[in-house]
Amino acid sequence: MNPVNFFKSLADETRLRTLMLIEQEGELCVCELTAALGESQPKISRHLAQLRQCELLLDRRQGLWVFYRLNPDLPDWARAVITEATGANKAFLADSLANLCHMGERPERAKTCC
Amino acid sequence: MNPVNFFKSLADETRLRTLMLIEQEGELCVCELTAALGESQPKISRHLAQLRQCELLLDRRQGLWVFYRLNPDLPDWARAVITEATGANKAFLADSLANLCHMGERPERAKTCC
DNA sequence: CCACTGTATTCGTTATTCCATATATATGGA
DNA sequence: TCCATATATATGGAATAACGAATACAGTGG
Repeated sequence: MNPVNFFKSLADETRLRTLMLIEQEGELCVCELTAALGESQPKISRHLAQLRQCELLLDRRQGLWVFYRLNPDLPDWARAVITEATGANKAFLADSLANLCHMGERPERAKTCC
Repeated sequence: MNPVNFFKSLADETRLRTLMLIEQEGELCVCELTAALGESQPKISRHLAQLRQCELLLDRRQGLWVFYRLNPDLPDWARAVITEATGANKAFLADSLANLCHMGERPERAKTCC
């Protein structure tokens, strides 16, 4: 994990919010992220593909949905950076998190909600 | 300190190396950075200007030299990210650090060398 | 004042990143 | 099989970022 590429992955609003939301929620699917961020599905999908490609995220398909989670094999320092940034920037994430909570029809599965 | 802008500042090889070197050395002048990174003076200077502008770095002039250091007022999380990344990526920094140590004619001033 | 060294900035070009739109693929159910 | 839903990718253009070369500025010493 080249540190420059790692920081490039965090250097975009859509990707950073995505990573932070997933950090908080554990696992989210594309439609949840689309609703939370208020962005188009292709836009979300493209950024997810990028995060998957540099192995920050892993995906798993469950029926129609594809769920994304942080790669547990991330180097410690990288995960620490994400955790640190998430914990210290609640305000940055507040709106997205609110959108997520008020979203109707979230895919059924066991999950901790806010 | 918007987290996206912060990570954008780290998302470039020249800037990231610069920040990490300064983190390790405490304070470095432009000519030292130029030698350590093996890059042109205008290139270094432009990136330093950018880091100064988003208040990651502070500068101080001493005679002909301008020394840059980390802004002590950085939010804790931001400094923690820089420290974490520096500590965990010694290999990434090794060449630059070696260049710095072998550089002749470093500006005279009290400083801890490697 | 002049010349010299170290640093900063400007200009024009190239490279990279991001996006919207359209289209393709995958899964589950009728 | 056909359709609907969820997600992924391709394409072309716009915006942004980075660069080299040249030049300007600042401080020092003659």
